Amino acid sequence: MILSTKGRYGVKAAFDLALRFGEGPVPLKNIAERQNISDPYLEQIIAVLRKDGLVSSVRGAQGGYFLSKDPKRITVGDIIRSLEGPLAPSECVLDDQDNECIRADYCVTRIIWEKIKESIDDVINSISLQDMVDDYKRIGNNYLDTKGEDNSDQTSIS
Amino acid sequence: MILSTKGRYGVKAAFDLALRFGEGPVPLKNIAERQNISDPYLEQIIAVLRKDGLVSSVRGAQGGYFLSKDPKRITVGDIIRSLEGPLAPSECVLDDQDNECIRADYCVTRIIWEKIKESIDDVINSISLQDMVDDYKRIGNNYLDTKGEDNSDQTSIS
DNA sequence: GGAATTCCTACTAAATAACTAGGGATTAGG
DNA sequence: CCTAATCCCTAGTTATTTAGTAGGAATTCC
Repeated sequence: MILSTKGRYGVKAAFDLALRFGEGPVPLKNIAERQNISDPYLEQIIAVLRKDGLVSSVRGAQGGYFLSKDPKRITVGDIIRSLEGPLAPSECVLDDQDNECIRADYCVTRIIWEKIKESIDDVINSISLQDMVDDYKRIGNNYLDTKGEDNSDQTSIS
Repeated sequence: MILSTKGRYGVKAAFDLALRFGEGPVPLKNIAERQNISDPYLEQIIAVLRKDGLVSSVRGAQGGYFLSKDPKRITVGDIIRSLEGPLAPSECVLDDQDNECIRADYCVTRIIWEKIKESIDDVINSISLQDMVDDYKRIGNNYLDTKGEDNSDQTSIS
């Protein structure tokens, strides 16, 4: 799997927050329940997003989390990179210069790794959280609107 | 890293064989030396490619490996899928139907995983081993033509 | 004050990655 | 037929990562 549960859960949690953007802080417990993730594990995940400035928090009772910016201005790539680091197929196409391999100019396989990386980045950078919300509303489903009264088979981890 | 060393070494080895396609069996030792991979580890990798019918072998002295098909007809995707399995970002977009998640129709994140998978597949399926050989010759380098006499700094793992 | 919440650190079991080790089977060439 | 070169196969090993769990301290609303 290219993405670990961290990245996948992170995107789901971010989407959950995007759906409720502007409605005040959302308790982690609610997100975890709706997205079917264990509370303390999601806690760790969301802590990373917070440190990277993507999510903000309010402590104490009635507290919770919310997106730091408008969902239009946060991409899926922002979330994934925060949690997984850059999605490079190989070390030699990471963005930092320390990983420049010696034969970069000559390396034939490197050309391929670069193409893969570019195509992934194109996809994840082009999708904002707002796009996900729009998709969700367009599809017209409401499986997350029912607040806990019908979570019988929320087994989809995706 | 999206690709493990298996996939990366596999592509390098396959490229090495493509460069020498039609010249008879190439001993694994030579490939390992040129590509800077440990012999027994490369052995395991190439065994998988052989089982998947991408590479053939001749046993005994003067034996070795060669591509089962013309390099034009083997893609980088064939090699990678053989060694790494399908490059899916998440379970729910694997090709086999067992992994269909229950809420597939509704799952918003799934749309993203599908787009990522498609874009990766597009890239790796569109590049043949012959394309790599052509690239290599076009660039005009020859760092692998010197048969072992100058392998001082072959540290590029890429 | 008490309940709800975030915040933080440490631990752990299982899986995976990236090899290494050792030897058996096969074949070309002398 | 002998020997060296080579493929073939199984098993072990070490380190890292993954996917959590455990427990409690700090903060804030009511």
